[in-house]
Amino acid sequence: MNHQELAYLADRYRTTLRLAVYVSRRLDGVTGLSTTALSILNMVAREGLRVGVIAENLGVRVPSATEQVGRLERAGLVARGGDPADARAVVVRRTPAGDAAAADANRRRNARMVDAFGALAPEELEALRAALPAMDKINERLHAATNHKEHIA
Amino acid sequence: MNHQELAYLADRYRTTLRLAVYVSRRLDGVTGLSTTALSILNMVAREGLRVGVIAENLGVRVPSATEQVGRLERAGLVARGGDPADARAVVVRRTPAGDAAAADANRRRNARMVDAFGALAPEELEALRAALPAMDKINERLHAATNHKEHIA
DNA sequence: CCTATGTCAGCACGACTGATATTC
DNA sequence: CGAATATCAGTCGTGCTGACATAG
Repeated sequence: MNHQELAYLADRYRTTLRLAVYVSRRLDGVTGLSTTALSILNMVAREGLRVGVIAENLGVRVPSATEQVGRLERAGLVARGGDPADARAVVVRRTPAGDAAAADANRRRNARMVDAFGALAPEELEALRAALPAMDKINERLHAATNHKEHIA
Repeated sequence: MNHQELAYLADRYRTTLRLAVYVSRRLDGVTGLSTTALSILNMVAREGLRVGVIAENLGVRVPSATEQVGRLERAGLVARGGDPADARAVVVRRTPAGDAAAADANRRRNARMVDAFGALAPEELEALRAALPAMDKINERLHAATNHKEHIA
């Protein structure tokens, strides 16, 4: 693929992603949980994660993660705990209510998505599945490239 | 693909999209234009579009589009004009400065994306290209399914 | 008179930076 | 004492609903 084709593909992909963002936002309305909140619930299964790790996984700064965790805590879906090995750390764990809420939200959102898959031919579904590893790599690469701007500048 | 495989694919795809959202946000920092602002600039080439159409294309409500247009207008990148055929309508057109800003932002963002493509093997790039039509169909389908909730309820 | 279009006002959410405890 | 972890305070961007003026 030459450079011009790559640039075209970049443009096409950007456009598609933008629309997907809005669609993703619409999915939020289906459940009471935002995409971000559900992501946190999904990553902090019972074993628990530190706030900093949550922020890193989400791709946001630590204070943003703190606020999300606070919101989930107020809703009774997670609990904050200390790390015996490091008193600075805060470990976030899911409560039983959080387990239930996460399972329900995942089920509903997946159902919506599966319904949307109904618009696709079998080979299109296969194409989608085949593209996921590439998309993940792009996500990683762009995340790494832009995450530490201030450290460079 | 059976139902279980579809549900798994739905989950995988949702996760990938969520990460892409954060990546997209990071791209905003590269230029002075947000993804939304650039989308508007790209769709209102010289001929001009009505605010309602912009909202529809973006997948947002009209007041949200109004605000974005106002912001772009204050920045001197678009101009509001009237429609001779319908005095209620407001037609948004790009200014020469808007042309330049859009071209620059597109160039920068595409360059970033092409750089990220460097992480991919040729067959992965091909897989990405092959999946775009499917993703577009999913976007349309989910948009249609969730856009008019209130009219049904 | 009713509908359509756009704007305004007010609200909510979620990100960010900068400043601060607290602990390693 | 300097670095790391999390939180708090304040700000900004961007979406939404509801109310409104104006025009078809």
